[in-house]
Amino acid sequence: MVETSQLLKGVLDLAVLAVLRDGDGYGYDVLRRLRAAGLEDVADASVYGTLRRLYAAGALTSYMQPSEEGPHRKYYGLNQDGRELLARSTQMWNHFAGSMSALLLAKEAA
Amino acid sequence: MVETSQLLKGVLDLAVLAVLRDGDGYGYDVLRRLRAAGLEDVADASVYGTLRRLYAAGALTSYMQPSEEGPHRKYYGLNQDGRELLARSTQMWNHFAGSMSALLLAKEAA
DNA sequence: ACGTGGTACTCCGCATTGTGGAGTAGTGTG
DNA sequence: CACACTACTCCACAATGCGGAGTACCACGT
Repeated sequence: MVETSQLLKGVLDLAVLAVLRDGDGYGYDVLRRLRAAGLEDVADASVYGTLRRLYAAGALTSYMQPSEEGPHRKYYGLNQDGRELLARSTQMWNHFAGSMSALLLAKEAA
Repeated sequence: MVETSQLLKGVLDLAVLAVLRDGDGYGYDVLRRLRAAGLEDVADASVYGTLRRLYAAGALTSYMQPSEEGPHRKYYGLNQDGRELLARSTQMWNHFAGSMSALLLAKEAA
């Protein structure tokens, strides 16, 4: 009940877009950046799935790049659609998070 | 993609608990209070479902009360478990929302 | 008398999406 | 050679919000 996995619903898209705004990244890297940002409970499969979904939706570009420290890496980056989606989603999040925070504080204000 | 219906996942429990903290309420009333608080897109079925779920989980008390303006009303109220759940969930939300907000602001800070 | 609209709730099936587990594969280390 | 870390894929599952249909009660207008 009110687990992080449920809180993530819908917001993971936004988090991934935000991370990619700061530079192209591949799945494993995006995962590490999200966890470093405070989203410790994100599962790897969720990130890979989200990247695939956003790519299929036309919000991301994608290209392979070999690595010297392991397997190939599939890089993703924001395109114009992705940046617009990020902007719209950020607004929605701000409205939503603002409403929630106000709701949680209401008692103290009274 | 990043619709409010997805943002609500998991958070609706918290929103309903917060609304009930300010006084017992019945489904239709909780719905109106949530919408007044800024969560305009909440569907009625979601609220009724959430109330039933929280009650089944032992976080709410429930009692019927007749109304003079329509059908009977099923009131719900927080019990001790509900208040504790609300406290824990609020902490989780604060951590989560804080991380997200920081993530969304990261670029401006750089 | 009848339809309409607001109130109040229930049930059903669906769609979305995050997750765990298993599997594949490359690299470096003890 | 086993193990750990990197890197990704696929699958079946579970949770949950939603739309739609249905029930019912009340008040108001015509």
